[in-house]
Amino acid sequence: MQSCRFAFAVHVMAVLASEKSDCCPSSRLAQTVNTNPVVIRRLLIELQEAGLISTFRGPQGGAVLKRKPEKVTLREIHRAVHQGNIFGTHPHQPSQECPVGKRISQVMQRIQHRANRALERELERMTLADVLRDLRKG
Amino acid sequence: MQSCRFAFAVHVMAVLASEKSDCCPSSRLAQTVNTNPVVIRRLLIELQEAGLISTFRGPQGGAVLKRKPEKVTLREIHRAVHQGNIFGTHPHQPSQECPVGKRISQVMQRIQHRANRALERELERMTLADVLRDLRKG
DNA sequence: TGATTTGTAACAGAATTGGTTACTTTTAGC
DNA sequence: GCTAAAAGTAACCAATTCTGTTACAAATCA
Repeated sequence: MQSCRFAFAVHVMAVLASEKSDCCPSSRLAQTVNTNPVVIRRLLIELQEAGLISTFRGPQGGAVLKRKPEKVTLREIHRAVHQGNIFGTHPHQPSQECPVGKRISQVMQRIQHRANRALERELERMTLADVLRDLRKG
Repeated sequence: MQSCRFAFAVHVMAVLASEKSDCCPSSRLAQTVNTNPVVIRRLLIELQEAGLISTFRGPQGGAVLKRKPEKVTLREIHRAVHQGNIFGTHPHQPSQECPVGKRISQVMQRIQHRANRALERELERMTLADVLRDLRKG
């Protein structure tokens, strides 16, 4: 992967967490992330679908956290903006003649699963509150 | 990420491990992986630089494992074909005016580091010999 | 009603990726 | 030495993905 969406998402969530209770419009979030408001709004939709934030239209609209920072893990943020698998799979079916080719996909799937689990386990150990603390500590 | 290079690499290493002692040309590896020999040769160069295989030119040439399968971890294979980071970073520098923007990159780097470590720790627990065993078991 | 904000579609430009062709270099065996 | 086989390598293509951008519709508050 080489997508900055997770970095953007953590950034946005951290801003929302530090600006308690007030709605924050995509324009302001875009400014601190240094990107376009539409990029932020696309991200907000995913965070919303994951149940992490709410958004409101109209004047004084914007985004707010739905949960306290201590209750939001980085795993949830990651899952909101990334789909499952870390590694890619064979783009074409391997040779079914070769004993390795015949079974490699199954085996890779197990490896994939273990790797995903390990990553998620680690991300689950960090919350948005931890991020806020680290931001303050420098 | 969405690259199949790790899957290709594990596949290739598994074939080399099962065809003990004989050189395996890129054309044969390409057949079982179902891709082009040049794609395989590019991969072989990376595996070679990582010290996992040797290659030989000329007739009867090809690739061979340099180590026994029990001594090759999936972490080594992964590192051979992937560079470090799981997540991408902010493409443009975040706003230095915003307290979050000013420090988020540092914090993200720590998160990145922990995630990388967790992944590598898990991949280190699996060897090429384990892959061979799983391939036989089905 | 008007201003503000999200939602959304469409598209552009860049980067990455796997694949392909073609050529050079090395090497084993006759 | 010649020939065939193989890796190494450069150049390019097509597809995909990603961020960024413009533009507009839909909702909502004052």
